[in-house]
Amino acid sequence: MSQNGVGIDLDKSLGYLLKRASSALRAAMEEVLRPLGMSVTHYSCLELLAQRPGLSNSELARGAFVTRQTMNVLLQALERDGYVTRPAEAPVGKVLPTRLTPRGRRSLEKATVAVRSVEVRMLAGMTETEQSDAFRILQSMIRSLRDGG
Amino acid sequence: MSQNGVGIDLDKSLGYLLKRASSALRAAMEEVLRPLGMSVTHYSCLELLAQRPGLSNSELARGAFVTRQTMNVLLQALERDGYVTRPAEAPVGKVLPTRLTPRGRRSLEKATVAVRSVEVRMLAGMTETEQSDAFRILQSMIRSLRDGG
DNA sequence: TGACTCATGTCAGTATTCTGACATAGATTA
DNA sequence: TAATCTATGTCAGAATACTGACATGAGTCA
Repeated sequence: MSQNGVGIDLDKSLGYLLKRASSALRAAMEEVLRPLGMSVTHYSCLELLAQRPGLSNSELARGAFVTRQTMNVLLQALERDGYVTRPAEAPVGKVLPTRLTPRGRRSLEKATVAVRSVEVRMLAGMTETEQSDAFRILQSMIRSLRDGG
Repeated sequence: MSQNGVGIDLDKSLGYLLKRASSALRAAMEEVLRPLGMSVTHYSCLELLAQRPGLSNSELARGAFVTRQTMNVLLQALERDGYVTRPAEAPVGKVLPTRLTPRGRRSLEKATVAVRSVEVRMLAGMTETEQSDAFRILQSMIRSLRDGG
């Protein structure tokens, strides 16, 4: 019943499985971030800034997998609420380097603990070898999809 | 600069890599489905129905990773345009079993060819062993996230 | 130098998805 | 049996993200 010669058998499709895994991860992250009043995109933005201070709006957008318009709206809110700062004028070009404020860093700390617990849970039951295999295979998938576009 | 003791190193995070892969896959699917005037959710709905005729609105929603309200809106449009049919009254309970029309099947055929090409591209460069490893590891991740919830 | 291309930040409007809510049908349980 | 719980289909409104568009600054190239 599941395979009739036509179509893609979803139960055997690696693409569908990838989507299932990603969906499960996102749901788990939303669950632990909700009590902190933070969305996944919100968290991603802060985490990116913690690791690479001075990232621009467009760079943050690409890192968080949203458009730069969407990230711009988020950054304006974060700036208004004192989580990040941006210079009034661009030091060079039009790029506005963004940085976390102490308040933003404090807010991120709690979120990081929550998200780390999710990642640890996801890795539970996987050997070191399986983890590095997963890393290598996922990178291969990304490369194939990007290059063949 | 990338790791300062605090936060999650995104370059080493399997969760972030999973998101990147899923995002790349979705973008590739959107690219090949756009010329057909079809969204990923739209395609997922038809593909699910091809494999499991009679699926209900709620079941389709879970299979396509959207809420049942969102799927309901899509189904009403698909029904209006003659791609699927639903009985006027539920045979049992409130569940309305949905089925593809010949028109829906024809529409799906083209989409399946397009999506299959993306999946083939994604699998390019992966050995049989790597594919089955990926399958097993992704299933392990899903299970861990679900059970520990 | 000047024309061209590309990337950025931002505003506005549109589209999509979600949350909240309700009535209803079947299953479960006291 | 009666009450309770769970799941479904659906409507309406809210939240979220996207597309389109514009001005501007930097790099490329003839």
